[in-house]
Amino acid sequence: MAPDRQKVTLKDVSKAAGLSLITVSRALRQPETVHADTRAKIHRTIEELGYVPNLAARSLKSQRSGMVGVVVPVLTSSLFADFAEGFASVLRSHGMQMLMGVSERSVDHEHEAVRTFIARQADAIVVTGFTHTDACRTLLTKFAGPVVETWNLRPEAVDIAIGYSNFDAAVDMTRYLIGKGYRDIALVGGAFENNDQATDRHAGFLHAMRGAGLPVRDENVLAVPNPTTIQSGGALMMSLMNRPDPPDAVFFQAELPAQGAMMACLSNGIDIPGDVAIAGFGDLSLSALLPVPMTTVRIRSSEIGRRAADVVLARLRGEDIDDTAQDIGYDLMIRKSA
Amino acid sequence: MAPDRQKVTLKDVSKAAGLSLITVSRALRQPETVHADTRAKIHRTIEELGYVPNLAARSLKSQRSGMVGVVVPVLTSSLFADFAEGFASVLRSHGMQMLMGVSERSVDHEHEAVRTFIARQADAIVVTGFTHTDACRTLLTKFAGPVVETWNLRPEAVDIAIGYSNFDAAVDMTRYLIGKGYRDIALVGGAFENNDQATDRHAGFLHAMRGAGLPVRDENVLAVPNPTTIQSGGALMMSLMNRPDPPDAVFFQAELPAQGAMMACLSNGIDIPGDVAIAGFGDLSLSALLPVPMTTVRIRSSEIGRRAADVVLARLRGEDIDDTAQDIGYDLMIRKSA
DNA sequence: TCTATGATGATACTCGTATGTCAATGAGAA
DNA sequence: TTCTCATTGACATACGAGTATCATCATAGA
Repeated sequence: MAPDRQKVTLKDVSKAAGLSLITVSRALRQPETVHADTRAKIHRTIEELGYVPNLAARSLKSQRSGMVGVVVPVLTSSLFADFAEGFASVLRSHGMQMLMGVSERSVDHEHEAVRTFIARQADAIVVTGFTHTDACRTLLTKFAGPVVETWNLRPEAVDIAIGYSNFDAAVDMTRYLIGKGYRDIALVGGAFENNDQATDRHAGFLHAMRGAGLPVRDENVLAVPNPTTIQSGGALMMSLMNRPDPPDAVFFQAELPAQGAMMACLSNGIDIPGDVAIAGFGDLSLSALLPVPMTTVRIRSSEIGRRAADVVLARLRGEDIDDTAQDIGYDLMIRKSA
Repeated sequence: MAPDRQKVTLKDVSKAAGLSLITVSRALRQPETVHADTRAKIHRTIEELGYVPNLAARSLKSQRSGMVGVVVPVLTSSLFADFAEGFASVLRSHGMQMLMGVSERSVDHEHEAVRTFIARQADAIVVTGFTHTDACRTLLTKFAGPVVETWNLRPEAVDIAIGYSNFDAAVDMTRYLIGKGYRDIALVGGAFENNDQATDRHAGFLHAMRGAGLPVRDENVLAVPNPTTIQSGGALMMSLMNRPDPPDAVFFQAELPAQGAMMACLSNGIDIPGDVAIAGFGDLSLSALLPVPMTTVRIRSSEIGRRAADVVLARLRGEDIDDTAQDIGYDLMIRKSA
């Protein structure tokens, strides 16, 4: 069989079935108005011809695309991958698809992705974080469908916010460390620019330290470059520990560098939490299984994704959402490393 | 400013600019045929109105969507995430987008995703593996654009294959283990059904063992359920080691279970590679940093993605591809665990 | 025989972008 | 003055799915 590489349209189906275009259209849209035998014949023909409806044409006519755009900073973090998978699986169970954009933590890339979503007639838009270019914020504000900002909670939401308080999470962990008797605590964050989550965690840390009357040395607030990696955490940890006055605890705002730091300590005979305590943020599946299980903040990534999808679907059904800010929460996972 | 939630069309732009629709259209499509002043005015108006072109309409007319569909088994494996990111970044640099489908290793989900790609007028389709439902294979064969099957090499490719030989990789690693003196080698795979990669690795292992005249005990060929996790690997490893006659080496066909197995051994005082050797497959970034660095097969995930994108773009430009099967290769990473 | 009902068809139009074929205008060159 | 060319416009049409508005035909029941 020579593969026929032509697109098959509804019209082709109607011709092949010896029926009119409208009858075929009706058989698909209002099946009850078409005789069962005719319907069967039509479906047989569709099968034979391998007809696949053109959703571009459908969405042009119906003003609905069945797609939701989602921007994530990276795909190679299992947190965002879990988030995206949770989101996509709920969408799929409702016959909708996910358009994905990866911003690499650049607001310009995010803006570009949002523009594309709008151009492609996405029914809803989901972004990570609250930091956008002005133009992007304008696009989102003007956008006709639901807009969800995730992974944080902030008063300045465009439409709907679904996440957790990065500030509170950092405060809680810092207070736990203080309560454990640590005094000289270092903070290792991701880069702060264009990242409200990192900014809020940073602020939460400072708030808790000040509240306890503890000083924060400037040289104890550090950043690893994006994307955060295991390697960078290890290197930074060793440079910290090789100082004349190393901190007694290090609070990592990202999980991979925390894991790398622990590996580096283990390889270099530094005892955890004896010589120095380590706390992470994110709780990857490996963290609990490390030789010294990691004390960290668990983020309910998948639930953020699923909840965001639920809210989007509800809004698209026309339901009113009373909670335009939904707090998913987080868990302090107290283990051995701090 | 009350957000105007109407869609702005080209017509709206033409009215606002006091020009005809065709002139505006020409300004965007054949700019050189329109006076510079007029063009400037049009672009100003577009800016003011926040016009975003409707790509559904454009692709209906132009028969080109600017999207490529990609199916991955899971997103939460950094191998496939790297692959997807590599693919997407090349696409983006050429002004195209990626439509993503997650199959969860189900051929039916894959079929569904491919159908959707076709319905959405994807310009090309990329899938992982060579295992499809008959109907899906028919869809791919009939599809007008380029089709790329990745992550393996097989003679029965629909169109283009880009990957590496899973069979050869398994043979090489097995021969390495045999060469190191291991004789009673266990194989722990992912589930085999609908997974040509797992099947080929399995075959490669058996081939190498037979070639060396070594027996393979039935109870030494095991599978962890999908999705493969760190936890399942640890549990399975302990059940293996608690047997009266444990193997002297275990070859994991997936990296997470291998990592889990190593963690479990370390926690239970089993020496690696003294008591038992462990080899993995995939080489995640953590593998080299484990207390006992993992001997494993490195897969060039990101390169598979980028190369696939290059080939797709070349074909869409109308170039002929002479290599319809491109071998990206793999690396044996010999470290401490075996 | 008349009418109600069910099933199907013909025609025209929409959605937003894009193009092909003329036509009209004005400015500058021959 | 006449010709040419650059610029813009008018009109028709395409893309594929889908709807609105009649129209047509056959059959069953009154």
